[in-house]
Amino acid sequence: MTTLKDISRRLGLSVTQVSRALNGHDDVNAETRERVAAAARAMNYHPNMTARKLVSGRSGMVGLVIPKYKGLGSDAMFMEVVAGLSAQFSSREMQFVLHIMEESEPAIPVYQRLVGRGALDGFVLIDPHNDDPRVTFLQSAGLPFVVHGRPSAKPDFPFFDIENEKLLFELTTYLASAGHRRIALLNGLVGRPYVSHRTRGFANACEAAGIPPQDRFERHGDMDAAHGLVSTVGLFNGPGPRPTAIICGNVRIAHGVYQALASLRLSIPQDVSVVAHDDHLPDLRASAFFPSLTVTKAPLRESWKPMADCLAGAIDGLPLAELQQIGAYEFIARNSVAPPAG
Amino acid sequence: MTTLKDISRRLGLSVTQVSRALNGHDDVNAETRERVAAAARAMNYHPNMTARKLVSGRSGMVGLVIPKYKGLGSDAMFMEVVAGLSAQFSSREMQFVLHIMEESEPAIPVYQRLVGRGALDGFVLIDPHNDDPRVTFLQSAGLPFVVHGRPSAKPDFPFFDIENEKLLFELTTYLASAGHRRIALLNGLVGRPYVSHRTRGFANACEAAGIPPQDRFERHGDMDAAHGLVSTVGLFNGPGPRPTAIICGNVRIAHGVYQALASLRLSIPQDVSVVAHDDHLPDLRASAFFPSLTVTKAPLRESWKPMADCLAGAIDGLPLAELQQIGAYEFIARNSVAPPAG
DNA sequence: CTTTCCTACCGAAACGTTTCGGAAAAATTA
DNA sequence: TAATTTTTCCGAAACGTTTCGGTAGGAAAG
Repeated sequence: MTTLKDISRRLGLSVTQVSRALNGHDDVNAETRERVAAAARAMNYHPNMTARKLVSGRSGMVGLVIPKYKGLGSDAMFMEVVAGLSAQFSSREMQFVLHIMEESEPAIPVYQRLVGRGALDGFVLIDPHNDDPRVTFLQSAGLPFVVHGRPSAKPDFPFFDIENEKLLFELTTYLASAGHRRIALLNGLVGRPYVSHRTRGFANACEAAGIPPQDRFERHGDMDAAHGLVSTVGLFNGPGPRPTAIICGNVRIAHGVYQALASLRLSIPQDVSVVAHDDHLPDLRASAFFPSLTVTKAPLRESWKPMADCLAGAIDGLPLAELQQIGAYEFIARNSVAPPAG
Repeated sequence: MTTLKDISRRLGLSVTQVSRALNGHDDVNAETRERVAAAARAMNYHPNMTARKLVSGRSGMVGLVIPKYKGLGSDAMFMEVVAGLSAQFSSREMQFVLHIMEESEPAIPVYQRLVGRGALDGFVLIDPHNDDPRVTFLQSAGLPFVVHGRPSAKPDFPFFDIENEKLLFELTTYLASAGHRRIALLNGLVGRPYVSHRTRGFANACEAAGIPPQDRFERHGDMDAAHGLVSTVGLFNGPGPRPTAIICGNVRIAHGVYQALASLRLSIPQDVSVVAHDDHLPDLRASAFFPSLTVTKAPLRESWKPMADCLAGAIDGLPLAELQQIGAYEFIARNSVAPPAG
């Protein structure tokens, strides 16, 4: 492998000057710079990252730490995350290291090991819990990281998030202005920040529309079709009043809701209106639902670039203000909403 | 961050001796070794990987390079691969780097970039084609790698594979000895080594059972349910003789076959027998089919450990004989096979 | 003509580790 | 006692890069 020394010998220059030439420093003659560049190209020189890391103290690697669990290999969401982040970091010449922890291994020591050895420069955190201990640890250790979501009220760390509260306010208001007074929200598991944000948006919109608490229905569960199926059946089979509209946390839940309503012989939107938030995952398209599904759309796919930007920025020590990004979303009215039946 | 120098100062030893003590060399006093170990623990010492790499010339990282394609994020097979390999390498303190190439970017320069910079020690190659150019390149460049499969007739490189030929011989013979004379094989895409191996096993078994070429049906396609569905319909709707038994390249194909046969009002195993090879992916269980599916089973999940072993061995320069491993499989007779109808 | 200031370069140190060659002290052998 | 081996240690070099401090030589300024 060609080294700086090889080039310097060939050109009769010092290693120092070759290094400076290649790195674009300004105290090197234009003609020399050219000669060096040419020689480097001719000798197929590539800087040795390891050596560079040793002196810079940086490794050029970032990590994503994930606990191993059954079904990890078939979790579409996880795949989307890994594929997206990996592509982003690959394209900026950073190494993306995926570390799968043993099931139920405590996370903090893993992070400690990974940075203690000088291996990783920073981390991506996905699916944080409220007041996530990993955030606390990374912050107290002064390690660069970026979170997908906002796991605390006043986040003083880099994150990328979408406006979950506003988004749910909009969906709820849309249903309310179509005349719905009894609305169900099929939300994610409590403890996740986006879940509480959505609950808040929902509640605020209900408040504004004059919908009393007893006419609001909220169910928590995994963000999958089973949740949609089971919760819908529960809502419509129980005693007491039924909702006339359902808001789904994602399209997968909506898929379950559609199945359940079909089984219950309730039609959309005549009997029940359905809306959802759409992460725009490739395996389930809201527009292909029948009837097509009204959604707020914020492609998960579009979060990886800002996430990578934020992490790279955090490592470079950019000010916090530039490292807290909010993604856009879009409201798309389709055919799954109608005024409630007489 | 604590360094060897810190420990040596504290203990009044030389850096050399501390290093040797920690690395278990034999020319260090037992009592000294203890003192060093204790100090290292007390001072929370972790060796700096970067420095170690610089002197050893190794990076401790291995890579998997995958072209980006639509649907990558929802490819269960890919997920299984990534999760499995990552877990294996994580547990042996190696960094697993996932590099997603741009769509249709040529692969060789990517590999060159990754090793030229001294970043990666070796590669895992997945889903090789026959006479895969990546294999040719890595081999000519003298880079350590391990292949999942055997992309050439006499492989002179590390690989892990299962006995696809034998496996298909066994499935075919099983059907033949149940009395079947017209057998279909729903295979993968031509150009993949495992596909040709399976074709060969199928042909040999047919030969042995005296089944003439015109009574063998082979269809190639993606290893998914759609292939099973479409091919089955094609086989049974066309003119000419129909098969009485179908061999599926994997359980996903079998899933499509079951659907197609149900639509065609053909029952399993009375009208048509079905067998498959089972990679034992978590999302589709052969035992849960109705009727339960007879298979040769070789869990894909069990290939990641030997793969990681082989790559680590290749990097350590172990002899080739130890780096070519064949995985076991199991034949499981269930309820999807019966003698052919009158 | 001296002084100051660029420009273009270089030597040496530093990053943290491993390893090579040696060497003092202790133990064994002759 | 002298010669040899074993045990236990150490200094220095090496890995390839960046960076700190310095220094010739020439141009500009006084």
